[in-house]
Amino acid sequence: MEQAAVVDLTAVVVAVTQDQPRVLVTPGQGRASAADRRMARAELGSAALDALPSGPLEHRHRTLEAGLRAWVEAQTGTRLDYVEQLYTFGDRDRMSSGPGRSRVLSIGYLALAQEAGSALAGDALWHDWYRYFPWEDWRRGRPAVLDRVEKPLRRWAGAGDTRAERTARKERAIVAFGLDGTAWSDERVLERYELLYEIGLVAEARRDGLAGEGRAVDALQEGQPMAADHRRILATAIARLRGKIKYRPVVFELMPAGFTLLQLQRAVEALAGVRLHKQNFRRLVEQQGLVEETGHIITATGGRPAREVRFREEVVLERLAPGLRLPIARASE
Amino acid sequence: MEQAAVVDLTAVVVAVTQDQPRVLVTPGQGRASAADRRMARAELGSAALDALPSGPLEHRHRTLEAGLRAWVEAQTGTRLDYVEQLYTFGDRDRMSSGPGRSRVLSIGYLALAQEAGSALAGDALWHDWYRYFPWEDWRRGRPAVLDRVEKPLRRWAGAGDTRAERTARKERAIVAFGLDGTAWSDERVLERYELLYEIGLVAEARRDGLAGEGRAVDALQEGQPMAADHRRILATAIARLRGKIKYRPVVFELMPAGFTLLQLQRAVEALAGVRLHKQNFRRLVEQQGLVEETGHIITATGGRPAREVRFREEVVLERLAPGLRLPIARASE
DNA sequence: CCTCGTAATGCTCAAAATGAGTATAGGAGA
DNA sequence: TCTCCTATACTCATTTTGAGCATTACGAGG
Repeated sequence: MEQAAVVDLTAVVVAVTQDQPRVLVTPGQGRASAADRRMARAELGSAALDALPSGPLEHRHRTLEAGLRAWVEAQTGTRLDYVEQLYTFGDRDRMSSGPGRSRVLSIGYLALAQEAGSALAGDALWHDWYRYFPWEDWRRGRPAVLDRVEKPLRRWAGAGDTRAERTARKERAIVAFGLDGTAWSDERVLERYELLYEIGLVAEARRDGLAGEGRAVDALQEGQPMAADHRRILATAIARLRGKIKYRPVVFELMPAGFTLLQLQRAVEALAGVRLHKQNFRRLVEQQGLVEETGHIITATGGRPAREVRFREEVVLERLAPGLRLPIARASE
Repeated sequence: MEQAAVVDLTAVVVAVTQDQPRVLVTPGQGRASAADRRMARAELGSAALDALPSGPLEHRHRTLEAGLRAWVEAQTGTRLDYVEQLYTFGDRDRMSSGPGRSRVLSIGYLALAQEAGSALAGDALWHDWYRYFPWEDWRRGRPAVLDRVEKPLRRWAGAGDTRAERTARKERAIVAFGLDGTAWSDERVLERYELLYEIGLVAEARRDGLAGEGRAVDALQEGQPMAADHRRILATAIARLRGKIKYRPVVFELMPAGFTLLQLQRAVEALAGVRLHKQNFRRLVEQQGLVEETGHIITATGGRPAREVRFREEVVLERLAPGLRLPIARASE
């Protein structure tokens, strides 16, 4: 009856360095499961697959989060500060191995860190996250990948069995990828990845068989794949973080003690994958009292020197308390 | 090494009826664990503890969500529509039984339903959720419970060992409960419950031993307790839902096909636990195109008849796509 | 020293979105 | 018919956005 499950803790550790969002990964080889190695051989040559730091929950771990921290530290030498649970994945067929084997549950976590000062252990390293999701970076305009993806997407939408099915698919494609003039939504990262997976446009779909649809897997394999369902977990993390920076001062976890407003803006842009209006951005940050001047002047800006600022710790108090701003009117929708 | 865990799926099924937010519960007796029964006898007389519908993940469940739906249907006769994963709890000591026993993971889910038309099976029934969280309902002003709670809260804050500890505690209490003029935040439901648990102001704390603090458990036992860690899961659900209604049109999942704007407002108020400004509320809903008139007139309003409206399904498309409103300026914080 | 290039900053302005009310309309019931 | 109780319509003063324009300052090249 009750089924014992093996629980895997997986961390998406994020940092922003040189205006690029990075994730902490370990080349998959060492920790790859049999399935991963099979995949590596069969479909992707013998290229190692990047993997997120992760490990099984053990009895010595008092809490899930403690277990996660322990694994990340052991595998990458990084001690985590900000940590937040993301989602628990547990489809019977998608990740666990053959029948009979007990189910694998993976609990994903998002951690925010700073690359500077992190002495990495072993083969762990930081990779730009857009390497895995090239279609998510709109900072220099619409990514070219989208042109390659659009046709298969529309083909899939039109291939539904019933009329209703076709409408639903088309709607899904349009909303997720902002087709036909619909606006691109930076937060739909997971939906986009899931859709590409279903259509067979990402390597993991081929590996997992994708028997469901029965359709031939497309030749296109966009973005670099990851071990196990790590790319899916990473997508979840990006989506969550992109949503969160909009209403909670979390970017600061990724910044050094002192920074300029442009540096802050670049960090947000890196995460959100879009460019922001400079003047309005600083007005927002300043008027909200999120930062205060340190008194220092940074001259290495390439232009006029900038004032150095730091995060105002007090806002955590001020801001999180008055959270009730909306109820008295906006609470609807 | 790897530890096999038993996974429990627990559902918080919410509905709003007669302006009250309800949760689907089953009197704990039947499904209570040994620990629950012990608690019931020892601390709470032989009163049965309400429990959320829940059951262990089994191999026949293809996905976690499918398992959840199956259990809810079996235990309450309710077929769920909107379902969303909340959080996975897995502290070694808090919920699982004695040492040696395998760990229990509980995955909480939030489901939105409508009480009308749900034919309940067995002993399942709908209860006002404020029965478990009396301090969360501010619709008729500041709840009286808060007066009783404030003193122990301050005593706890002042009882920290170090100065830093006392400051931290005080800050936590102030932010969570809106003391000293700080605004009350409707979304901090979980923080408030956890704090009361730590201080020993909720019955579950006494049951679980609360050895950590070593402090005498307070005599006050606010709100009705629930089986296992269900009250914590419910708190998580309320917090999530209160946050979500502010930026996603989810209230409609709780409304019948046709309704009046005041009914909608009352539903939101029931969930958020606060009163809203009527004119501004309707302006918001209308201007955002969330609803459209059905053409019917509802005369049973107790006053001037009201136009009946229904949710505009299209907004899911319109609204969720343009989600990118903020990036171009607001994306900071 | 003067001129660019590149940013940092300061300000302006019109268009929404908010927060708070005031005023009027229309049934049900006494 | 009068009264009570909402439903609806509108106003009005602020704030908050979205978009730009203009000015200021350093470093590098000439």
